[in-house]
Amino acid sequence: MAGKKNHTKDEIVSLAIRQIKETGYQSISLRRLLGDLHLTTGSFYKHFDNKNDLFTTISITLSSQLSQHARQFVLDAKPSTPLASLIVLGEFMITQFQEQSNLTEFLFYNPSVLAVYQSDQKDQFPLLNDVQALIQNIKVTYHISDSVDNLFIKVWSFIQGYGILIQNGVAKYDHKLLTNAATELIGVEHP
Amino acid sequence: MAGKKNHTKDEIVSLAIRQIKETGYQSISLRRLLGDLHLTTGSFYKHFDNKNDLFTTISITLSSQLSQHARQFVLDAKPSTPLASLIVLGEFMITQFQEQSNLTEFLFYNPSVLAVYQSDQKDQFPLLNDVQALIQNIKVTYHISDSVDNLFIKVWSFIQGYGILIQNGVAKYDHKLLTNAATELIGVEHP
DNA sequence: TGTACATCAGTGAACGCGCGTTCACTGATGTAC
DNA sequence: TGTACATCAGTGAACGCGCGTTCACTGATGTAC
Repeated sequence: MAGKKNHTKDEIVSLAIRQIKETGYQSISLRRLLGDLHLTTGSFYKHFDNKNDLFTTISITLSSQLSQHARQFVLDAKPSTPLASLIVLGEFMITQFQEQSNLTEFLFYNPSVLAVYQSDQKDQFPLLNDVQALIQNIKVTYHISDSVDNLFIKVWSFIQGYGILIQNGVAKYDHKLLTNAATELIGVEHP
Repeated sequence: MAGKKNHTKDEIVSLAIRQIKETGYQSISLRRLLGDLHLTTGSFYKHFDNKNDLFTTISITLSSQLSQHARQFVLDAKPSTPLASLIVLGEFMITQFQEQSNLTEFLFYNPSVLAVYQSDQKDQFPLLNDVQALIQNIKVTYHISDSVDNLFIKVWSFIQGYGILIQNGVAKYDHKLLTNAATELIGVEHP
């Protein structure tokens, strides 16, 4: 019955995620969160050390969900080349920034998560590993001389920055622009 | 004596900027801010409508300062081509993200400022206009077919994203990488 | 089968704190006559 | 020159609120004998 044992803990996590999605992580209040589950704040501390512990737990859950969605999205698009895969993945990320701005903000910028980022638990962020692997694949396929690290930084910088511009209403999503930018940064003509 | 009339207001603004620089805008407290100036919170409301009004005022001051610094930085570098100017400007921005992360975070992401961004007061952000003008110059000089808007979005996305990766400790500043990316996104070989 | 005990999620009240904002009032300064 | 008045930055106390965290206690459940 390991599934039932942490029933409450799971409920706290999933409601917190729903509330972050709706109003942003800055506005999460333990009182309101627990109250909505008809629990008192005291019981929260039977499941988590503190609020930061909850946020760390959530970030691990979210990053796993995100990478699963990303993989599925790429599979569904049936891209025919590694570069096409990368572009589809970029499209997915931009869509996330646009439609789940509170979740992506939490996942990429909240302090509890940034600590995980910089620690040795980088494998908690499988999406980044996927992108790295994809870029390695591209490098080999097209005989790119740039290092994987440099390619990754260039591509990821653009995607993240573009996502932010869209999120802030400065730019609109333009598939051609994304394709051009990715192709240019990688240094291959799009087949 | 228009200069002396708003002495206190100016002091509030400049101390607030200093405190944002040190601890981030999220931690600005009117009580502490006014207390540090040996004033009571009541007097604050003789100069500002509310906290949001202060933040908007600060953002206008900061964006004007930032664009002045940027212009000076580009002038000092004595770039010989429009593309070189853009790269120097990019370098300046990355440096800002790195060394003034609290200020850039405030200026690019705090809600009070985002309202200004999206309003018709875009000229409050002279830096963005400078970049637009520079890109227009590049487009004409090198006969680029891409639109100014698209070039701007590609370049600015990359710069902002790269700045964030550096800020988060995911990447280190690499001048060559910046130059390569800018050149590739614009679509010109660096002379 | 029945009893004593341990476990532990959940309670509910309190602690101590900080927040933005309001408001009647003070007192120095400048203006009008 | 002297007096009455208006202006207005600054005071200080209060309002009403929400926050994360702690802790002695409850009571249902499972376990051991």
